[in-house]
Amino acid sequence: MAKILASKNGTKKDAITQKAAGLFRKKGFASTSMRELAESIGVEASSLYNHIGSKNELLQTVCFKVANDFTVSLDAVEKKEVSTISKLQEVIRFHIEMMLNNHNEVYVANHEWKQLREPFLSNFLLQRNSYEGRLVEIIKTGIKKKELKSIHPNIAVLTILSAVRSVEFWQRKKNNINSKELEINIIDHLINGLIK
Amino acid sequence: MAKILASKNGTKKDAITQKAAGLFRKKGFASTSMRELAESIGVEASSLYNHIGSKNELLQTVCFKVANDFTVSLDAVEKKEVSTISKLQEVIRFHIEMMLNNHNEVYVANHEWKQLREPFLSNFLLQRNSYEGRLVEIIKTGIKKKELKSIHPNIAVLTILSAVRSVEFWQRKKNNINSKELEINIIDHLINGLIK
DNA sequence: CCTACCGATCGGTAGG
DNA sequence: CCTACCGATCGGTAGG
Repeated sequence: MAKILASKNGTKKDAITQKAAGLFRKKGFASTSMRELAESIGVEASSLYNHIGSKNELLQTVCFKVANDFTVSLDAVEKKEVSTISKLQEVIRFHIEMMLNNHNEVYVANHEWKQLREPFLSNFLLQRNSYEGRLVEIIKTGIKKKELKSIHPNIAVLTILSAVRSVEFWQRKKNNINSKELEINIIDHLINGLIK
Repeated sequence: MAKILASKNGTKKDAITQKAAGLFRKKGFASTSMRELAESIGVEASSLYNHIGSKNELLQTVCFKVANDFTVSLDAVEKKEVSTISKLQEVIRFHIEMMLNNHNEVYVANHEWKQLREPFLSNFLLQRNSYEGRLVEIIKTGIKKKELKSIHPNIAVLTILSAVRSVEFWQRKKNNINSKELEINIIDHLINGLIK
């Protein structure tokens, strides 16, 4: 009866995926039923299958879209001939903006990737490990050039990647997040610390 | 047939809860069935209900045990008459050690609390907000005393609480984590930054 | 502790 | 896009 509204510039599949990301974030992938998803769109559950292959495919679409965005962004950062600090600032800024602009999708990629089926699960972890490894290299270079002090590169990368997720908490809180202030504070904290 | 082995110093309920925490972490709460949990213990699913009330109750037990541990620890920190930096170091250290020593439980409390039923869900969030608020106060005091530079206290707290979760990633990686090295690096990063 | 079982709900398909 | 439906699995209970 009610047709699925294609989101502007998108297919019906895109519209379904977007709704799915919102529900997966709010309730978790396993706790979201296809009937709920259908209802939130205004059709019967069986109608969804004219546009998508399976529930798990929706999760795959979300997770790999996010992973790809981060990879593309890091490609660009690596090519720039700027200081290590600048590169790290840019990486952190990109993470923060991704979380603010694609809240549902990034959250789902961060929290629900475990529900991916093989071979997608392995593929996703491979991409993530690669991303982390490239950040480790940036930090190692920075240490060699004396731009950074001598810290443990792997620990620093995981600390940064975790810290940046604090943005998740701001969506649930104060309505009006000043994203510039968030960025400045987090970047300054992670690079300069809390003293002086 | 096979009796549930009571863990040393614990009831059968404790043994079940511990197994549940491991499965909830590995697969997620919603994706773990009571039949799986029973099988991992070596009994039939129905036998579990002689020791526990419901699946959700297992989650409640895990989440509130963790929340309580953090609250008790913060109580002690607040009472100490030491510098703000020392207090923050102690808080960070406690988080890291909790994640290393009670990996499954802390992970579940961090990732699966959304599956809590009311009124437990509201209660859990209340406790978490209170914990965060008390950390904010510590930081505000530190700024007032010029022990910390003038940063946004709420952002700093969420950054610290998120950063500390990087420890999660170390369980899945290198087998032998040197916990002291982890602690020193993360604390130094969050307090002194990456430079000099 | 087990066997036997219940009602509900799940993802997905057939067929139009 | 819908109706009608399937087999599987779920959390949990009855009764011993």
